[in-house]
Amino acid sequence: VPYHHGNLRTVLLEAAERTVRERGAGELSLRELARDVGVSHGAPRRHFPDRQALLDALAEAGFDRLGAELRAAVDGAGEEFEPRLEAAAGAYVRFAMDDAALLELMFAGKHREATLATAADRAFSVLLELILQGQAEGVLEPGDPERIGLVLFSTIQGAATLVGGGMLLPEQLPQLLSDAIARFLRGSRAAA
Amino acid sequence: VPYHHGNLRTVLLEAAERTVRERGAGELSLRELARDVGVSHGAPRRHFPDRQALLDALAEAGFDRLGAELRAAVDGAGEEFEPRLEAAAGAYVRFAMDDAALLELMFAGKHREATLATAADRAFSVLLELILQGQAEGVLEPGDPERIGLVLFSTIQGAATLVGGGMLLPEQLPQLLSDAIARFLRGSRAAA
DNA sequence: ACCTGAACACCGTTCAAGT
DNA sequence: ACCTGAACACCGTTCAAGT
Repeated sequence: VPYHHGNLRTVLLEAAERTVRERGAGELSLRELARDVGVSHGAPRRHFPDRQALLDALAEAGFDRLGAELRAAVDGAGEEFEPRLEAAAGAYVRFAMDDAALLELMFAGKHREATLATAADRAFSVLLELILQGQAEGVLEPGDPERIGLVLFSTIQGAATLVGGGMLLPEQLPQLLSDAIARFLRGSRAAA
Repeated sequence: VPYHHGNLRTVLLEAAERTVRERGAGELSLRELARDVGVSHGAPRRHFPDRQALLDALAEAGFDRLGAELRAAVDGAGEEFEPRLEAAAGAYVRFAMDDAALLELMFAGKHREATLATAADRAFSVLLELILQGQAEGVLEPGDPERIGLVLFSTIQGAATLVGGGMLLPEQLPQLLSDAIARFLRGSRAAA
């Protein structure tokens, strides 16, 4: 019996993430998941008390992965502020395109776990550090970095939503993003 | 027999919109809807071939209403560009807070009807006209108005998503919005 | 044209029972 | 501690039959 090792939780999450990517969160069925993984339909209950708990765990794992990809992109883009900012935006958009349904789930208004908000904060801490760097270099105006970063972050998230909803073609995304970043920097310089 | 008047479709949509507002699109059940409305569970099928068709119709009605509210807000804000822009943003945010689940549904990545995209275009035509006014008055830089408006619109939509997902408190929304608009205008003046 | 009601296959959730 | 399998109430969808 292969799942008496305490890894059923992990196996379920992996299978669930695949289903969400391929068919969306609405199509995710606990019973089908249990079948795919080769376990009885009651087994997932030990690890996820109900369907929403599994979705919450998926969203949390999504934030962890998104945070890691953002950090990797920023770290790989050298020392200068602007290339790092562009790399972060690019990584975000890449995530949004590869995992549109997961991103939708991450920002869905149905969560209960407070741990999710902290997972999101952890993921976006990279962006906050980036704003701090921009302020230290005088490229961004002084003030609450969270407040300043929120404007740009909202734009990026909105762009992702528009593409996810089919209101914007994926091909239009790079232009929108560079427009948004250019405008963000322009507006900052005008105020600094 | 009250529903032989051809209005079952309308009655279903109204009841469905109430359910979505109160409990979210995921909780919407065709059978429960039919019960509430006093009709057999097979009856909705005449008007909506399946559940997704009902959701699509709800989203389309949502765009129509959003468009009307945007237009009313802009029309009621006088002749000047900036107050009109602020009124539009305010109306959008009001819609996002009153009908968070509906907005989520409207931008969900699960639609099939091409008519939905045109309904969205219709709703956002108000914003496009607003950009044209800003360009005519020299407050916004020249260029493709759709491209220019997209940046601001993405920001507003992103802010709505963040609030809907619980990542941003509703109280923080007005400040974020005025920041976004101020920055948008600042960036435009710098380029004009 | 529009609605009813039985039928089918599928769910999420609960819970006693097994190992 | 972890999983099984029966049970319950609920779905969406289909379709012959009624008016």
